[in-house]
Amino acid sequence: MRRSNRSVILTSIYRDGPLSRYELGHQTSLSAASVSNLVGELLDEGVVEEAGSVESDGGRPRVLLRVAPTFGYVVGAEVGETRVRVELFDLAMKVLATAVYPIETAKPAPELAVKYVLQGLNAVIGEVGISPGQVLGMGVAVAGVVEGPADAIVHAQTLGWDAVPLGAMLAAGTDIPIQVDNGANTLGQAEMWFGAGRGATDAVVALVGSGVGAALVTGGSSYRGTRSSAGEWGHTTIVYGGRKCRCGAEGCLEAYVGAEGVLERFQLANGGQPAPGGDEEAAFIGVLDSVGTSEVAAKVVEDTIGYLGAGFANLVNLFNPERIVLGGWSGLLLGERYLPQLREAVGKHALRQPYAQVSIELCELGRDAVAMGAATLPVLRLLREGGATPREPGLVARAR
Amino acid sequence: MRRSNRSVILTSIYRDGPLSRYELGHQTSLSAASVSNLVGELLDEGVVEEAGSVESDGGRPRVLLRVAPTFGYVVGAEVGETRVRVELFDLAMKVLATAVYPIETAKPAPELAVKYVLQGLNAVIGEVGISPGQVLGMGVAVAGVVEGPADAIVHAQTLGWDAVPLGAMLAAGTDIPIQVDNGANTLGQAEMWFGAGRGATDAVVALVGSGVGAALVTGGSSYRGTRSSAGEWGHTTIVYGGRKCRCGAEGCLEAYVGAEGVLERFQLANGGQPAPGGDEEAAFIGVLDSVGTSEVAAKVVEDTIGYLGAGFANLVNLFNPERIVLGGWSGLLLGERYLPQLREAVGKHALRQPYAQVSIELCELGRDAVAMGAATLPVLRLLREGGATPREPGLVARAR
DNA sequence: GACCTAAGTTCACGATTTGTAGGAAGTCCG
DNA sequence: CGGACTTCCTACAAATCGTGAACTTAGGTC
Repeated sequence: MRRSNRSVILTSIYRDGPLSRYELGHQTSLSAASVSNLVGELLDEGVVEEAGSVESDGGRPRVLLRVAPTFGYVVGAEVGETRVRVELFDLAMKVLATAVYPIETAKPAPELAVKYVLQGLNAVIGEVGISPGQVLGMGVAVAGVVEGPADAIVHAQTLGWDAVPLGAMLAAGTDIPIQVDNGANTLGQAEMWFGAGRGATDAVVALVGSGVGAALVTGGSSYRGTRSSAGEWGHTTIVYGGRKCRCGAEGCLEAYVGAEGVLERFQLANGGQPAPGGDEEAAFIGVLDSVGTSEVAAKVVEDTIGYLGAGFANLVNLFNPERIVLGGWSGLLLGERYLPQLREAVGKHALRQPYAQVSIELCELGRDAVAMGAATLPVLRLLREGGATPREPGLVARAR
Repeated sequence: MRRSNRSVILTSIYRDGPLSRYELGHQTSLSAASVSNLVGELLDEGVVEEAGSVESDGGRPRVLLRVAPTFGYVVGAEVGETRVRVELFDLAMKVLATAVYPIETAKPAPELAVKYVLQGLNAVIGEVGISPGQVLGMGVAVAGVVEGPADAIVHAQTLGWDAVPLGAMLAAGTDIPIQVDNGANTLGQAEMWFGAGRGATDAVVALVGSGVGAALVTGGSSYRGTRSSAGEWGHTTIVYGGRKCRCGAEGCLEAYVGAEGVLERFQLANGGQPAPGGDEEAAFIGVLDSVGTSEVAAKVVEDTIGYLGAGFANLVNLFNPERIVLGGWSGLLLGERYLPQLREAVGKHALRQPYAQVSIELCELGRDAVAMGAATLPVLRLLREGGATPREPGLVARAR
């Protein structure tokens, strides 16, 4: 009731930049009196602060309001295959401190990841010198399926994790509230709030890297399905009976447009000769750069765009989104060079009607946005709850 | 505010069968006092009525409440390629009258469809002898993309309609409120409320007939996308570079599992010899029945199940639904015979995690449920508005 | 310095929800 | 047959919350 309206106002102030009370009234269709009331409360609590004023032809100037960037802090962590990255942000999402821990082993034990995340949490808080009580929460992004927000059971093929209760494990080591989510979803969230997805309510953020995934955004919030494993776009069949995918099935999109799949296809077309380059990324760039000189490379890249276009078209036809945002490291490399061709390929496979309504863009935030997206999880909760639920400044991270 | 609570209570009563005030309090998490208040209002207005009582061990018996079936009536219309079907229901969704008008021409003019729908509306109301003012509204299902609920611009390839403002055209001929929606969506709605989808909140109702489509249900209500053309599952690419589809693209699912596509594939595999049988349906049944004797038929059907399984798997991976319901005339014919094989085929293409969480079922309502689903549109509005918005008994259908 | 415009605030009112207590409708047991 | 008991439903007062109208504040203009 009242909380709901607080939430609406706070969200409006946060999402639509500095606003005056007057504009707030219009945006939220609440009466000026209510706005004044609730804003007064939020000001008293310190969540919101005044930020200059704007002349308004002739009359009293409007006082602008914004969410106080230092009202609280949020932490975002990314648990990837090769590293754990922890970042501290203020509420304006400015990075204040970063801690990175490389992971050398191929299939790291969950305990190691937990240790690094907690260590990083301690480190970034210590570096900036804020009190733990000021940290509203920590979001943790992990490359796998995350079941339910309760214990956050994680299934991650690439990490070798099966039913790891990551949320519970982390919560046991700190008093700071923990939220765990899929990395694709958090990156999607970051792009929707601060990147190429701004303003859209129905969108898909497609991530093409070594693997392929997507975050589905419906009605402004990300869609998770029954048990939060929605968005596995990479393992939709696009060539029935086609190439074997690492998921075990045949003809998955990932086997054709994921970087690994592209390099394998190149090697196959190149008479068994792999693409030169130290790591996967170098090799992928090598293929892209040799398009002008190598017919094999040209064909492989052209096909990749075709497959990707068909994959996008499937999203367009099924979801009728207003925007599709392409990200992921190899997706961006492709998109930077071939966006027009990609759009054309989508048009070839999509229905005219929904195709005319979708715009296809590139991610604007870098790869590190995964952690930032994770950090938006506690922010989202702050907005949803319409302000802070006070928390005793407790334990940052228990020694393990 | 109050209306919202009325809506919650009314919806609960409608969806969860006869309920006592006591149970309502629990379900809606409203106080007993509020429930009593609002139920009193609803009883006074006649939307809700008492329906017997149930002993409650020892104490005062609970009085059951239900939505009064004769509080109002709703009409559902189906505009198909070969017929216009109009049905009148009471609020318990019992059919009270039916009117069917065959369409002989291949691409009927929109005006003809409008004429039949209005004529049917008149006919069913006249047959039962109720006052037009008692009709809460008419839902119209049409085989095509319906844009926006305002004017309801219809794009229907199969009917040859391009940007037909069907909603506005119908509204001009009657004072009864009109709602237009896609036929796949309305059938999906019917199955979700009264058929195989009962109880599920995230589901997909897949329709396989001559063409192929799907209704996506997310969080209990059907998902429409930016401009209500979501759910075009039939035109997702499943065989990259494969068979030409009537939509113009290549390798669409519809070209493989739609009845038309199946028959074409049979003819191709049969050395150009088409399947015997007068119309499409007879021919399709013919193919199914000859599986035991004809190797060609066996292969075609087996492949069809495979393609359909992959198409289902795509839905499973992307949406993580809790249920998939297969309907449509040819889909049902296939499903009745090969549901276990289909489930197995889905398992081959889907990820283990989401596959384990989905159940695959057959539609329980017949093909005529399209009109019934359309009739749920006004019911849905009644529930959303928490009761009746009184309307002067006006014009049923103006002469044209 | 008076007047004008527009923004923000205060206050009383109406609408609603919610505890709480009491009434109603049965069963059970002597 | 009737009192005690259980359970469901409702009436009343108290508290909460949003809204409209009047009022105050802040700056510009002549």
